[in-house]
Amino acid sequence: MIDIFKYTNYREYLKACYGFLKENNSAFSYRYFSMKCGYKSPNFLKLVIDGKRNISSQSIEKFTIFLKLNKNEAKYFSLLVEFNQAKSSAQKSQFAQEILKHSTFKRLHPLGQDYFEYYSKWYFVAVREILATKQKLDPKTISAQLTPKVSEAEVESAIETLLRLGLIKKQDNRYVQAHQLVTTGDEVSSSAVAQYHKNMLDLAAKSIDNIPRELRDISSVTVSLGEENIPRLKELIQKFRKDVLELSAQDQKKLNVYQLGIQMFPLSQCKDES
DNA sequence: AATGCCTTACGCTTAAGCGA
DNA sequence: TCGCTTAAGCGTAAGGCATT
Repeated sequence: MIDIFKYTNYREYLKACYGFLKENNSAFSYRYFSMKCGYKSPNFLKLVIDGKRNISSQSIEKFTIFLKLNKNEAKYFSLLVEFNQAKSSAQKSQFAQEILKHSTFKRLHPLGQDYFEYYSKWYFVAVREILATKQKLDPKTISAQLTPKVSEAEVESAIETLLRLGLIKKQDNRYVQAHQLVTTGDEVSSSAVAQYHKNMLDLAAKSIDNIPRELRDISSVTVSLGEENIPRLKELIQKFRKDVLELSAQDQKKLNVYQLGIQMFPLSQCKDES
């Protein structure tokens, strides 16, 4: 049978189960599944797999019984469903943390918790970036330099996590950036990215009051566009980000760490009816 | 009005049935 | 045994109704 703990998305897990059952038993079908579980709709499983239907807590039980999951697996399955179907990012993050705490998950994804922290806390990225400036740095000085204030203990903990993730390394008695690619990781850990963005937007808002005007640039434009120009707009944003990274890469006298955020979202919602 | 859950309908493939 | 017909079963799409 398929090992559920290899999955962080219950729909993908169900898809794998479907494939496995189908391969091993030609009589298995979406219809058979519905019949066994007491659904009158023959394609319910397919709709769920395709993400077109969510499942209720009652259905969770039907599924786990059909799949013959033991208590531990059923609990994990239930968490995956709740995580996947969570309405808000706060809910999502809560279920993500429960999944990360699950002992079997932990064994299979030892860095899951580390990735989650890296994604969710704004200063992890800042700490890593500050190490690229040409200064002698220890947790104490890093803590003193970061605004808003981050405690020495938090910096130390961040450094330990970054070391485990291979994002920094120790060299000549100081920490330097390691060019380990940040893999997108699993869906659960990366759900924390939403929290990261919220944190950063919050810092951006506060910077209006706390940071002198000459050290920041807060600006925006409001425009109207047709749908066909949205991909073009995204390209422009992407290119701009790339240019900024290039500028930083060529800078020989890095002194401070800056955050540059770009937001684009609709202020109106009108469907194209032409 | 939109969403979510479920049923009904459609068109295709496969397998069973049957006469020659 | 062969070849055709037909029914059953499949995946997918659309429809419908209650709830929000």
